[in-house]
Amino acid sequence: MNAKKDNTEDKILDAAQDVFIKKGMDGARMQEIADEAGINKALLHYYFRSKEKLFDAIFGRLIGLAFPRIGRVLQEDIPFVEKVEHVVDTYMDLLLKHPYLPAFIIKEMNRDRSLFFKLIEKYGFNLEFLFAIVQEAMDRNEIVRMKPEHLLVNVIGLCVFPFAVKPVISHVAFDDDKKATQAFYEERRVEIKRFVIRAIQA
Amino acid sequence: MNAKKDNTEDKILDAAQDVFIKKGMDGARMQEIADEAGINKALLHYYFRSKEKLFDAIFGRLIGLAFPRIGRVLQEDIPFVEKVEHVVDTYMDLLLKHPYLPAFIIKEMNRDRSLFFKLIEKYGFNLEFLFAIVQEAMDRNEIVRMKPEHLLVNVIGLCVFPFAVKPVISHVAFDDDKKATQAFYEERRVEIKRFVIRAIQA
DNA sequence: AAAAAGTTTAACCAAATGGTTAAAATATCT
DNA sequence: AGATATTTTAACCATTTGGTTAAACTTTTT
Repeated sequence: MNAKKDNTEDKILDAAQDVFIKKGMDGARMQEIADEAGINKALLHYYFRSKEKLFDAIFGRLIGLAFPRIGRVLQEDIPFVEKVEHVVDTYMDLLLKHPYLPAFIIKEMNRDRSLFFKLIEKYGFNLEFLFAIVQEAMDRNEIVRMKPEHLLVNVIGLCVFPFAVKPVISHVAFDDDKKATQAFYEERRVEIKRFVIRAIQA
Repeated sequence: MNAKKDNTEDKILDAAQDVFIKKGMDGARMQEIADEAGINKALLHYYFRSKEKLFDAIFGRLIGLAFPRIGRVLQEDIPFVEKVEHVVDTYMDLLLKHPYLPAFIIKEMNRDRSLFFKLIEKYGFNLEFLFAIVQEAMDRNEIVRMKPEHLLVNVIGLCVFPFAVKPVISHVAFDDDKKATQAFYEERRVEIKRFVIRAIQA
């Protein structure tokens, strides 16, 4: 029935995602998105009335990707350290698959906070629940005492930061050698776990 | 002699910095910069021939700020752990004073890598020297063994990341409470030190 | 004081850009 | 097949935007 429609809409979404990720909302051009999708500008506006609406669709999509559910893992009845390992794995899997996400989200969240806030509200991560789990682990003397906010930011930061600054790392540390850079990013999975566990183990 | 000239040029640079930081190269408008500087567009082009040239001036300025010299500290004859503390202090001082730097630089380095690379070349940080110091500390069994690249990225990331994603942290964790947010960022100085030292101490 | 150099302004311009329109082509329904 | 709804296109439009021009005003030099 609407095989063609879906097809065109998907082509548009894919093209828009590519362009928006590369250029950001401000740098992206509707013409470029149309070209990349193999259609013309009017058709673009037929499917998505405005650049803003199209961008919102893409941004929503990517935000959905970027905030994985870590609730499940944390509820399991396993040592806290294993939970941390699991969270790191979840994030590293995601980031190795979508290395452009951090820079894109940082860029756009600073451009239009209200849109960003509106989008993440849907994924309402329950911080209290998360912090309670950290608290329990501290009370059980599994890990050293520290504010859960800092632990969370540290773990996420250790995973995400290197992707946000990939150009510097790749250029300065590995002379733009793709293989070496890739190896570094894959190493980080185990490296981060070791680092965090040493830092928090009681 | 040229007090007025310097004055206008400075006004332009300050205004341009504000606008570029808030909107980025793509989002910034020459008219807005002119307005913010209290002059008109033609005068802007009289001082800086093009938007690109003006942006380059600002970007260069900010890159200069963002890559502090940490060589001095590392050369001192103090325990490695103290060197790390010193580096963290240096970065946190900088970031608390210029919290917008990380997001801005991440945005622009991803927009135009070649410009970014050209600019950082001037500050040619000597990675080999830096890594050698880490290696020595490991050989002296002051710290656990790990690739210096990871240690460097970890320490910088722990400092920089929270500033790059300040909108999320402020909104999600502190409900946009400015005081609480500020307190969190100030706490991180000691928090990061404790975290890193526990992670690397032999 | 007159010339020269530097500074500032208002008006203007061409190109780019997001968006519209109306008609043609294609698919769907009866 | 014919009417109807959907999809696609080319041509067009208004606005925004970076940048220019030519003239006026100030400051410095001689």
